Amino acid sequence: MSAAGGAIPTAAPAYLEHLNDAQRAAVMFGTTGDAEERDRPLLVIAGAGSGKTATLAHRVAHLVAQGADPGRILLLTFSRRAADEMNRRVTRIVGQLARGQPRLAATSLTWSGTFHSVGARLLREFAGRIGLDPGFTIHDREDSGDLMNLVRHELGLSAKTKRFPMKGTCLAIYSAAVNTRAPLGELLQSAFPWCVEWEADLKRLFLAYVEAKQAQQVLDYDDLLLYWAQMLTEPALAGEVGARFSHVLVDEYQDTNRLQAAILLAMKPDGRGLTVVGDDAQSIYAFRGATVRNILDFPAHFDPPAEQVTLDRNYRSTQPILAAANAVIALASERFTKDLWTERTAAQKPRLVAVKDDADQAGYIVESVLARREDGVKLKAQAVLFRASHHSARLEVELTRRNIPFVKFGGLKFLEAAHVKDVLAVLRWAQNLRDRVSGFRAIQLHAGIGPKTAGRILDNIAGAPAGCALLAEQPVPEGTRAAWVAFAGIVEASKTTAVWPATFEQVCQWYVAEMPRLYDDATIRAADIEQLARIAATYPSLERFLTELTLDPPNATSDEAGVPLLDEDYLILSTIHSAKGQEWSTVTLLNAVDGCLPSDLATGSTSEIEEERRLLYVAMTRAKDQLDLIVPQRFYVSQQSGLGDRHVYASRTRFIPNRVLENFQQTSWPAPAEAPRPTAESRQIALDLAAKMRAMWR
DNA sequence: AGGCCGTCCGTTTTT
DNA sequence: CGGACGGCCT
Repeated sequence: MSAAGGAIPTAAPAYLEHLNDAQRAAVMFGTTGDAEERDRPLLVIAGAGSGKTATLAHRVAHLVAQGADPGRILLLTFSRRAADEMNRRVTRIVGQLARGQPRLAATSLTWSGTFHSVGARLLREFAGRIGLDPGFTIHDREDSGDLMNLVRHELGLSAKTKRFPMKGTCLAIYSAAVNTRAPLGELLQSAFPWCVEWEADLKRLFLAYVEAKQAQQVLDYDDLLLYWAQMLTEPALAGEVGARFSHVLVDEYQDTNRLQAAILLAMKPDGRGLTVVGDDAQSIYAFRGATVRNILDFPAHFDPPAEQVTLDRNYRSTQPILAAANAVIALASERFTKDLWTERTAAQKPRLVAVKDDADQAGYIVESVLARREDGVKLKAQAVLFRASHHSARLEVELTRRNIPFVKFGGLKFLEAAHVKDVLAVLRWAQNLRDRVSGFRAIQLHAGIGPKTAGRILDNIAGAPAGCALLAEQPVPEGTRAAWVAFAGIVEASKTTAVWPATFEQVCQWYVAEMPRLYDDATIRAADIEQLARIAATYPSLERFLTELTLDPPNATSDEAGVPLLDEDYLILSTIHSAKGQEWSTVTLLNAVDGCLPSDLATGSTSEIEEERRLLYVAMTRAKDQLDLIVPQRFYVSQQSGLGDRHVYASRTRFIPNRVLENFQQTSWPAPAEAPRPTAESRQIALDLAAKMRAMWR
């Protein structure tokens, strides 16, 4: 296009023609040769289903087409899945432009991923310059909890006469303090008021926790952001890291926290080359420290302020679904931006389906899912969403019973299974012998070795100069000597000679042999280990495997071990949080009742309630063609404190009050039974039969 | 070291 | 009600 005329394109290039005006403006902002524009950052407010991913992908592709080096573009996404999707699209769009331009032919983004994974990568690279061991281990939340617990005991905090907060609470406080950058005292006042009296001890605990992590060369999730941010407070390093990236684009900006915003601003202080995309109406991660202020305050951070483009045309849902979603979000106490509109007309309003209880809820779903499948809607195009993972328990049983395959996203993780953790502990320990949490677990897998021996071994290793500890010579009871030496050989070999994934296979082989002693159901669990082996084989090295598995765990479980084959059809079950960014032809929301949505654990403050309202909005806007909200009149509460009833009578969620009911069609299931109409004929037959019955005994 | 018993806790969403 | 953890016993 540019070849023939040679003119600066004032009109959009052909590959952007199918975008709408707002999308095109977002894609092209700062690339049209206007110098003043080029220096300004960009904020895109992208409503649900407004083609956000396409717009972002086109912007990246457009930047590349305009000459940007794809290796110098940083794309920060919320999940790995989103990063992969974006990469795929960018490659495809650029591929179409590549004819005659070999520079573009094999474009692939080298720097795309979550804040955490990009942080891990940068930290390994810069480790030497910030006093960090490049072989550091990354702890997931359970590991971090274990370490916190260890430290908590060492400080004697568990033995206090008055109950000290438990490890999970301690970690939650620590994490919130780091991510919101709030002083501990203030944080305790506002979010953990029952722990205020422990402020001094908590401070002591957190210091010891940080020291322990450092001694063991271990980073937790928060550290990946914290070290990154701290690294950038050194102006020389900030300049160097910032200069690496000509463009930084951030997706789902409404769900970033203050620490992430600080990282961004430290890399791009003047905002040049910075694009953030998000939707304040879909902010649902405040519990993780995210703050909607990041996106709201973004424009004013810069001088001149960031350009703002709003995408409010929805391409996903039918008009009645959108009308209902708009009506729900319109009741939010703080109204931020926009109403979505669409040209997809349809007659069917979203349905509010009243059912008797949990069992009927499952029954209704099975029936309607199968009916739609008969009409040609694949199971994969149908999703069932819920607020909390356990809400789908009853449905899962029913689906299994009826042989309907499903995959569940969110909730329990594959990695939390004890046997999977065992194998990972061995591998992590092999990679980093100073990691006490992993070592403690790995060492005790041996019969005859318990906490005492394990602790002694770990002390010896911690005391030895780095890399000099001889595993085979560690003091173990005589009876376990031979087994221990063999194990030590495997661990040493993993560190030095073995080639990935042979490392994994060796460890696996050893572990599978030990399993019958450790677990009664060893054979079932062995299947998971095989699954893990399959995953392991897809990574290039032990380090990459461990890092990426921790930062990006497989988050789906299905009714059968292992992920179903790709060509199989299966129903989608997902928490609303895990449904973010996705869409399905039909969406069914479970338990649209007060107590579930909003969760009765999240009604403490108005901001919590507002977040629950946005959750409902997110759930509703996932639907393309059909949306059912189920309202069980009675639901089962498994863990009601005190002597409360096990059944609770529920009412429709407060987020759908009477005044917005007109946007819904109210039905119930099963359909009210038709009144029995005894006709003369039917009575006749009954009499006949009765007579026959009597005749049998005559 | 490992098993057993009693207590007390908390209870959602996830990188 | 169930799971985790701590403490006690063998």
